[in-house]
Amino acid sequence: MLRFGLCCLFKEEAITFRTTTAKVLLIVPRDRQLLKLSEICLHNALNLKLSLETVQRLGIGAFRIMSPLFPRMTHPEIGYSLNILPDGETISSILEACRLFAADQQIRLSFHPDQFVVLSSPHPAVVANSIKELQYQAMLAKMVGADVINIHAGGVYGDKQAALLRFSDIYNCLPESVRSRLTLENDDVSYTPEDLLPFCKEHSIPLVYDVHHHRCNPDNLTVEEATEQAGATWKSLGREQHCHISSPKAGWGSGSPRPHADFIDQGDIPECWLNRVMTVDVEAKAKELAVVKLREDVCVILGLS
DNA sequence: GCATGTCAAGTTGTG
DNA sequence: CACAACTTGACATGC
Repeated sequence: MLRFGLCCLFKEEAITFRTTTAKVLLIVPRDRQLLKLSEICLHNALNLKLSLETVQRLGIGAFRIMSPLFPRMTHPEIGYSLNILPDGETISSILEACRLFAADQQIRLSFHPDQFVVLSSPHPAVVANSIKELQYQAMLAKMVGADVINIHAGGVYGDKQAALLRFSDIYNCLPESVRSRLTLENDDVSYTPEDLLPFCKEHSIPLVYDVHHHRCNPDNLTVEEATEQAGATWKSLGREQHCHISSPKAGWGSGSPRPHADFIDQGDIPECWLNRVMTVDVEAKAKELAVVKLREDVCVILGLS
């Protein structure tokens, strides 16, 4: 059975996540920084719990947790750990409650570090920051029980194979908490499923197949072939496949198809997905409304409503 | 109060 | 060569 996932935020539900900036924190003393960060982390932990309860109520089966749940945690000057925050213990206990709730309700949790995490970069400082960020997300993933930390292969720098070789050197040195969760996703400008599949097989890294990116940045594989072959990278590890879907805001005609629409167009749902067991993250601006609608649409298509 | 510009970080493609 | 697109809002600032 398909399960659909919500990405990070809600449109109509009264759930918010707070953040702050290094610039503002740096003008106050350390104890004031930690106080403010503690309030924000506590707020975000409580709202993560509320998010999980809400997706459960809406029949949504997966949730992507926003990267800055604990804002600026790995910043070189602001960085902190939970145990030095005034409310650190409370925050930890709320994350533990999230883990138990998600496990009990079978809500699959994932992370998607943003574009600054680049393991294929030729710049050592970029890679070092990326590893720090991945360790932070692995810590969160462990606390809440998330099994996926999904990233892109990064830049090409004129030579994809050389870039992937740099990636694998770094990958082999990552801590187990990161390696056991790390997945690769085809992107919409550089790396296609065909580029990544041999690499994923060789290193036993699951491939998150983004069908919208594949349509924006196609290769010789059909959607059916890419779905099946990406699925094999999960199956060989005994894990449930994870995919992404979105629809182009401007349609498939003139103009860039890359920006995401509010909802998923029924015509964009691959038919071969309908009877698979897998998680599909819905990348749509209308957030939970789009996930609920897609789920209803698929139920109608399958005659289950 | 409300509108607006800013925010740690990378890479690519466009204007 | 500079800047927007990825994705995206929340928040600080200034009127």
